[in-house]
This record gives sequence, structure tokens and C-alpha cells, in this order.
Amino acid sequence: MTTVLLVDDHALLRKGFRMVLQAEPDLEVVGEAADGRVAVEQVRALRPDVVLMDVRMPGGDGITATEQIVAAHPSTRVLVLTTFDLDEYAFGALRAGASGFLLKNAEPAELVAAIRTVARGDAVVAPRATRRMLDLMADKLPAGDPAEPRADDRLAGLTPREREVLQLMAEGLSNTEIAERLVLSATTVKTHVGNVLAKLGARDRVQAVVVAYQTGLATPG
Amino acid sequence: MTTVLLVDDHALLRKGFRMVLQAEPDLEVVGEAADGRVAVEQVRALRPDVVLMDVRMPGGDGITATEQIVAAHPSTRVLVLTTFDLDEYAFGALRAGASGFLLKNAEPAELVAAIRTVARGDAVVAPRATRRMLDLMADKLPAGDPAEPRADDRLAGLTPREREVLQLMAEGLSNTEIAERLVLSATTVKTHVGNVLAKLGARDRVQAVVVAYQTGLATPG
DNA sequence: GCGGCACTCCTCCTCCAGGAGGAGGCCGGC
DNA sequence: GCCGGCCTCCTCCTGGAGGAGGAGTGCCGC
Repeated sequence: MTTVLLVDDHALLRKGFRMVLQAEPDLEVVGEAADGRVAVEQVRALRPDVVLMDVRMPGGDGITATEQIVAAHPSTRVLVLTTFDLDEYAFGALRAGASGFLLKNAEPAELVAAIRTVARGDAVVAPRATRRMLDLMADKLPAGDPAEPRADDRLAGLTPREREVLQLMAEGLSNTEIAERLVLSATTVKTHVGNVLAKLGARDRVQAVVVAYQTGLATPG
Repeated sequence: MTTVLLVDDHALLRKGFRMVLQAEPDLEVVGEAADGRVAVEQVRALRPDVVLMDVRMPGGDGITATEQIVAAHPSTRVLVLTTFDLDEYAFGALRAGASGFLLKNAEPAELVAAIRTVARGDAVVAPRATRRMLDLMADKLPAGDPAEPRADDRLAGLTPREREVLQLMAEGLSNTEIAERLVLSATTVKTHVGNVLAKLGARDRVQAVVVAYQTGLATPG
């Protein structure tokens, strides 16, 4: 069950959201707030999983509210709602730690899906804005490969496939799950895992995962 | 009507995608290609609206293919498919001009929605990767506050002893070794480990170790 | 053509990890 | 005093992990 707090200065809009979310058995609206200041208090009291936050509000704007909420309750995800695409408000909210944002005129199904997405720790960005984000990022994208400038000698002996398997191990996947993900038999995965362990000098997969993190093959983010 | 070209070295996978897309009246698969070189030719000949492209292929990789397609036919949108979240392949594809990317194990409905999204000129990024993108962008954004370590409260419920045990797990130690290190019986360690797994919602110690790294309890250094 | 490597898949076997379901001792708060 | 949380230790049991030992494919270089 995912608990949701609605934050918007329009009571009618909150009403509408509540209606939409009531139809979902796994979502529960536990509270509402009309401005940012009240929102912060509500989060402290109710500990919702997700906060649906309008960024443009009179009396305590959504950005500083988002900042405070994220700082005080990192496990609470803030999903920001805007009227326009990617304006300075949306950027500000993302900087403040929001888990994503949607347009207010999004489809109900889209909204519901977005809430579930941020609830499980992922992020959401409205499609039209995603393009702008990608464009903005284009020149910022790692031209080399910051994720792996290392080429730590320990990974040198691994084949591409083995590296792939190790990466999935580092995500916490079991052999069976890795097999499904890579469309392989579980036996083959075990072979790869065995090779990885031997080459890394690891006794079990946990030690291999440690190496994956140390070398940067896997990143905590 | 949106026309689609499938590019993947696995015939079976193409078959699967074709099945999924056939069920959609507004989508039509007009061709297939098994490698990047053929894909470029196919695009020139068939002028599809959207190209569904696997980045990891033998013989002409998906990245250079994406580059060439986007350069020669700007109206053709390339949607990239990857096995992992945001790896070097995905970054490369986005740099090359792809309109977005999805994980291969995405839901059919997700895939179909993504095709329609890129067809109308918007972009799509897999939810899990969106978070990483936002994190990457965070410091790039104007007036960016340094992305605080954001004390993760997933460890909040853990007792000091449990935290200690988790830390040793993250070093790759077995239950027996942890017992020796902490001068405990192996049984006790198993109890602590069990509690840690339950509190973190982890299925096995590997997943717990992943959380340890994500929260900063353990560091790759 | 042939060896080497990467990738795939198999069986049999052992052992540890993890769940279920306990139990007792210690300490601090109400 | 009693309750609750934390730490300690136990048994029984199942499933998956990992080792040993092969085997077949395809690709590449010599």
C-alpha cells in the first residue's frame, strides 16, 4: 500500500486527484495541504510514501517545501506537478530533490503510473520535457566513460559476457533472474558466475559484488 | 499509422516484438535487421517513423548505426533497447541522437506507449534510468546545490549490532567469519542477518550488500 | 585446417544461506 | 514490577549456490 499526500492550493484539483487515486486499491490519500508550509508539517505527521506537489503556490512555494521534505524524510518521494513543460519551477524542484514531475493535464493513468514509479524509488519526467532534458544533457554526457575510467586490472581477465553477468549480480539478482534477463539457461549463468568467481579470486558472489563496486563496474547510484 | 523497423540480432526477439506490435492497429512493422549495417540500409529504403534498436549487436553496433540514421534521416526516431539501466551503451546512443531508451524486459504496454511517444517527437527514458539521469543532471543544473549525500533512512530501523553485521557482510565475509570477527556463535549471526534482510526488504545477503553500498554504510574504497 | 577462445548447456554433488519457531538474559521506561 | 527491545543461542528444514567434470557450437587467427 502506497500512501499519498496531496499538495495544491486549489481544493477542486485536490478533490479531482483524490477521486482518481481512490479507484486504485494500492494507493491511499492520507492527507492534503493547501500550501508548502502545511505540506511540510503534514509530511512530518503522516509520513506519506509519495507527495504530489504543485510547485506554484501562494504562501510557501513548492520548491522550498520539496527541499525541506527531502532533507528531513529521504524516503518520502516528491512528485512535482506543473502547468508548463520544463520551466524554472520544474528545474528548481528537481534540484531540490524531487523524484520527477508531470504536467497537470496528464492522463489519470499516467499520473497513477508515475506515483507507483516514484514510490519504488525510480524517477519520472513528462515525455515532452524528457526531450528537453536530453537536449540539455547532450553536451554534458560523459564523452569518455566516467562510469569506468578505471579498467581496474582485476576486471581485465573478464569477458564481456562475464562482465555483464557480474553487473547483474551486483544488482542483487539471483542466477535464475540473471538467466531470465539475459535469455539464457540457469546453467549457463552458473558457468559464467563460476568463471567470474575464479578470475576475481572471490569465494562467493558477495565477494564478487564487492569487487564490482570497488572497480566501479557497479555504482551505488 | 506509425511504421516501425526492428533491429536486433536475435530473430526470436524480433519475432516477439512483431507479435506485440501487430496487436496495435496504429503500428506497423515494415522491416527487420539483424545488425547495424543492415539497419542503416533498411532505414534508407523503408523510411520508417521509428527504429527499435538493440545497442549491443555483433557486426555493426547500434550506436554508430543510430548516429548514421539520425544524421541521414532526422525525421526517423530511434528508440534504443538495452539490457541494463544507464550503461555506456545507452549514453552513447543518447549522444548519437536517440530519442530515448527502454529496458528489454519492459512491459509490452510500456514499449507500445514509448513508440507512440517518440513517434510524435517526444523522448522516453526508462524509469530507473531517469533517476540516474536526474542525479547526473543535478549538479549541472544552474545554481545547483551540491547533491547532498541524502542520508538514506532505509538503515533507520537497524540496531547497532545489525548495522555492524551488515557492514561485515558488505566486506564479503561469510556468517562463520562474521561470527569469528565479532566473537559470537554462527547462529547468532544468522539471526542478525535474518533481521537485517527483513528490515531492508532484501531477499538475500547480496541485495542487503547492495543497499549497504547505496546508503553509504559501505564504501567501495 | 587447426588450435584457442568465448559462449552455451548438461549432471552430480556438497554445503551454506536463509526461514520457521523457538528460548533465555539484560536493561531502560512507564 | 512489568513490558518491550536488544542481544544471545538453539534445532529442523529447504533451496540455491558453487565446485567438478564434461560437451557442443561458432568465430578468429595462424
